[in-house]
Amino acid sequence: MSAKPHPQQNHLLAALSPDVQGRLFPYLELVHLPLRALLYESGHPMRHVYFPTDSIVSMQYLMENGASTAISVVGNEGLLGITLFMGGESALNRSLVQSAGYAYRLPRARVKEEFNRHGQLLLLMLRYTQALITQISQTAVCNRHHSIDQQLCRWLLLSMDRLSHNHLTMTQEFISNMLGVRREGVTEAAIKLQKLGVISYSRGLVKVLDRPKLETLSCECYSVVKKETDILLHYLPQRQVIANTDSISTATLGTP
Amino acid sequence: MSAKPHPQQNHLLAALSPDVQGRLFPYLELVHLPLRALLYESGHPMRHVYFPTDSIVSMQYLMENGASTAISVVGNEGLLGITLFMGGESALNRSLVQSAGYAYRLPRARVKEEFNRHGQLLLLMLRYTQALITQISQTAVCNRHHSIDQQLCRWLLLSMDRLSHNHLTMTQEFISNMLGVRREGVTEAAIKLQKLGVISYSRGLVKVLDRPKLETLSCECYSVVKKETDILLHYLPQRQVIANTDSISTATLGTP
DNA sequence: TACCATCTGTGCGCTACCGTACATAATTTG
DNA sequence: CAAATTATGTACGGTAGCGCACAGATGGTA
Repeated sequence: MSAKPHPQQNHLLAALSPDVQGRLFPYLELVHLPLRALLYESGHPMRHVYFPTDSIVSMQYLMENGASTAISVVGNEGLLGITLFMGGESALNRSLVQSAGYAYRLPRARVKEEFNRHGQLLLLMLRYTQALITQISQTAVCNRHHSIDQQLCRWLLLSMDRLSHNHLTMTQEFISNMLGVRREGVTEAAIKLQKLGVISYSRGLVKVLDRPKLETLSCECYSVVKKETDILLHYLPQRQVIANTDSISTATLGTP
Repeated sequence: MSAKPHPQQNHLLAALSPDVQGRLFPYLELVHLPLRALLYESGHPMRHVYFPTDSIVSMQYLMENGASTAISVVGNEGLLGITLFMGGESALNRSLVQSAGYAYRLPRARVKEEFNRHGQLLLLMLRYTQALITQISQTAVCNRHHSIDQQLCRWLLLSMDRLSHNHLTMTQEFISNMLGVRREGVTEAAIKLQKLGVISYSRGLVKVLDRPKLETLSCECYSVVKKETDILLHYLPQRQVIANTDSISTATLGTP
């Protein structure tokens, strides 16, 4: 469609210092991620870590009875494959492309090598893992306490934040799989939002017309995750990085 | 009550090699954790990492309206305070003692120093973090798809696994707060289990009478988490540790 | 022993969501 | 352009869990 994406479009890659970038970028491989592609399948070995530039990937759990639920959403603010550096070799849940686009990927061995240097990439990845844990936790809370209406708002907002435009391409059926609810439930929630003039929805194309209102209609879960993610990944200089000995360079991770 | 607990009762501490233990153990401080004590409160700074020996602590999220939901359960298989080494300084959710007992704790600075050596403790902590993520994810799934009956079973099993006896001390009110459901819902579920002869329950004392049956009544969520946790934390030698360069000693983390 | 706080059990109307079935609309395909 | 496919809308009975109100039961304590 448009120009070839640049690695720096991924916030984590962009936050690395020039020398680390110089070391890693030659090994980055640009891959196109078509809608509904699977980056990882539960139980299968993981060969790469993915850094989305303009794609969105969701991690989802597949239950024994075939039902699925999205555990988290990952876009250009993050990466996929944390299991690899947390000490696992195979995927625990599957990762499915929710919005087509591109990602850069790095082979497992390269990630580990860089990881073992105990440098910026390690810190960044851990920090992102923290943000991810927050998101997963909040999903758990949301699943317990909030209505489908609210969860749809949360989902739309989380997805929108990871795109540069105000529309999403996903059917109600697809969203229902992500939220782990009935498709009809999504239909009803979507109708309400349309009647309120917040979105328009037609055959898989959601346009957000009134984002502020969408935020007020969402539960607290969206803003909690958003705030924490922003703090962890953008305002790094204000926060004490874990390294406080000279075994790690004290370079802070600059905002892109 | 009984003898003073030993650090080795915590599986993570026990898995460290003698030299790492020699370096860390002098800084361990034994603390008693009375029922309902708070190790961390949301938003407050975190000063220590805790390694439970015979206590159980649950991480829980407190919602704006005051309702709460447990996100995970931690006992002697794990540790509390992962946020500290993931790059945060203050707690995101609170950690509440669910079963009184003891824990060893290590000051923040000491953890970070050890962490920066990039040795065993780092690997262990990451591995545990992975197990924790699995547990949190599964909580999200369970909250969406399973009945209170099933969730009560899951909760009892998760708690039992972290104790050396077959009874738990917690009121139905307390469990309802953990599961994020009505107390009456827990009462009804508990009655069913009693009628089936699986547990006895009286004024805050749950005795598990038929554990195998309890497992069959639970949803898949329990066994998924259990299995994954066991793999990650016990059968380490079979698995490739992340370190595959010589910057890390290749010592595997022996089973205790 | 009598009282009181705490814990557990029960009942009832209400609502959100589910399962199912089917209807209509928009797009693709032959 | 007709037919098939896909996406969305609607309807309806069933039910799990909720909020609320209150009734026993149990165990500590004055």
